[in-house]
Amino acid sequence: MYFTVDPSGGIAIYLQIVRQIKYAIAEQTLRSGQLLPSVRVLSQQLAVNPNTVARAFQELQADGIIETLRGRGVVVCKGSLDRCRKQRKTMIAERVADVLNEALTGGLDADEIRAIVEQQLKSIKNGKG
Amino acid sequence: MYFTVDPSGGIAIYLQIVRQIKYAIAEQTLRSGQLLPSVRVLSQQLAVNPNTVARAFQELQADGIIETLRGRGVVVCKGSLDRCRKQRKTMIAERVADVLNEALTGGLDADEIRAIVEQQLKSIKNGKG
Amino acid sequence: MYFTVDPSGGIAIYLQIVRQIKYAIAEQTLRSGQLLPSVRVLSQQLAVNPNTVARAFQELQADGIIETLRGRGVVVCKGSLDRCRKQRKTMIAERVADVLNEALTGGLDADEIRAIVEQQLKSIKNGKG
Amino acid sequence: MYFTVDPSGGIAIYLQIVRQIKYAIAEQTLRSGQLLPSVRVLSQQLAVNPNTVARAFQELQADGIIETLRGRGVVVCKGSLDRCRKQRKTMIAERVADVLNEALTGGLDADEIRAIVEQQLKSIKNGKG
DNA sequence: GTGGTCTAGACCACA
DNA sequence: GTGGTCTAGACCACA
Repeated sequence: MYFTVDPSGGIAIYLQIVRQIKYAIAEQTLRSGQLLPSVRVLSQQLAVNPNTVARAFQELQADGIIETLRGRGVVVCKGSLDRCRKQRKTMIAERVADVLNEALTGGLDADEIRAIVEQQLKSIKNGKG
Repeated sequence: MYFTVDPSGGIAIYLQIVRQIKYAIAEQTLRSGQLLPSVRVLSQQLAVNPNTVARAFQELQADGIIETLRGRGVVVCKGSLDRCRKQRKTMIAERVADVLNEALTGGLDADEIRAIVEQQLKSIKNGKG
Repeated sequence: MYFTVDPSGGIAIYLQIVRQIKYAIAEQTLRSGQLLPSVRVLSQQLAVNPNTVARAFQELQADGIIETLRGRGVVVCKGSLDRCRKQRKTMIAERVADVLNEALTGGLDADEIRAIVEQQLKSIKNGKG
Repeated sequence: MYFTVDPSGGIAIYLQIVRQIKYAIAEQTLRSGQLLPSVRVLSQQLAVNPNTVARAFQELQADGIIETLRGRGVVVCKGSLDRCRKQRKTMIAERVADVLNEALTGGLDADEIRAIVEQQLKSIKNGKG
């Protein structure tokens, strides 16, 4: 599980962490019952203050995704796989809609957008491969 | 020129305004030499504090996109059309890349993403038509 | 609206604030649409760190009781009166149940408990009158 | 002696244990000179870490309620019956006062409170019977 | 002025 | 070791 965070101010760091943990659960990189990396470990890994990670955990707990075992750590709740999968789909669709909306408003047409999508899909793939 | 702004906190409002003005210039809805709506007018139209609009204008001026003419208002600079077109493409491509990256990292594959893109393109078109 | 807070560690301060604000709404000391005292003011009044008050506001916002107006402050949401009245009743009944349970477990019988209740009701009334 | 503990975070677990032992002494379930269950046994019974029980014993010892006999275990001190009875009454009266205070501050009147008390007394009785 | 976020660092209860 | 809470204080976007 390798989380990364972009502190440049676009989106609050703790929300980025929330999202990535949800994705990791959706991906089954994190499974129900499994312990999450501790606040301290995760905060070091992300070069972020422990409070910021704790805040992310708070949110996830309020959302019923994770659960705290006193003194032992934080685990993924039972039904979280399904919920995270649904949320992931919604979150991504929303962001896609935003960007497309902006692109269309900004004067690009559907084909130009498709071209950008394909180009980016390719470059990301290559960046990885 | 009808700008809209989403105050929900994702992106700073003044940056949304900056972006939309650049788009308007790229689209030639705003042309070189043309007067922009005044801070006051635009702030009312967007239901936003005048300071926020002023902040956006500062940014655009620092970027050489617009220029203040004493006593007359704010106008689009000469070379802005080209610059805004380039920036628009870059900005959108960047955001598309971001979203796609997130979607891929989040465990969706290229086809799932294309499906979402098409679905959103359709729904946006319908929402408008 | 005079809130007080007991920092002795029994219950987290931010939860005490949450509770008192809910009570104030239930009492209509705070009404829908009304601005709450600002984080800074309230933190001074309670001799507590602003972050602690902010944390309480977070909780209330997550619970849909209050709403943030950017740059202006925090207001009570529309349906909050009813919700807070219900919650107040539940919260108090729970705490009463806890105490009674403890008292019964601790070896007091129902009449001894009633006696204590009446005695305290009287002494509180006198303390106030 | 059957202790129970509520780990939900309202009150520290070790304090709950302290209180229950005092109650057990007041009830003469535990008598002067009698051996308490060992830290190990009690921690298993309560599904709690031994350190937490040990911490409770520390408190009771500091308060002169119990005493460690080397090699034999922990016993109830001589004068503890009286002291625990007094403390029990005080503790319960205090907690009742707290709750009533909160209820009155929260806008309920004496009769509403009595109603809740009676309702809870009944439901607890039924829960047990 | 308003709230939101973040850092740095402390102390606590619990395992 | 674990997370929870709190303080002190900074910077940001917004009104």
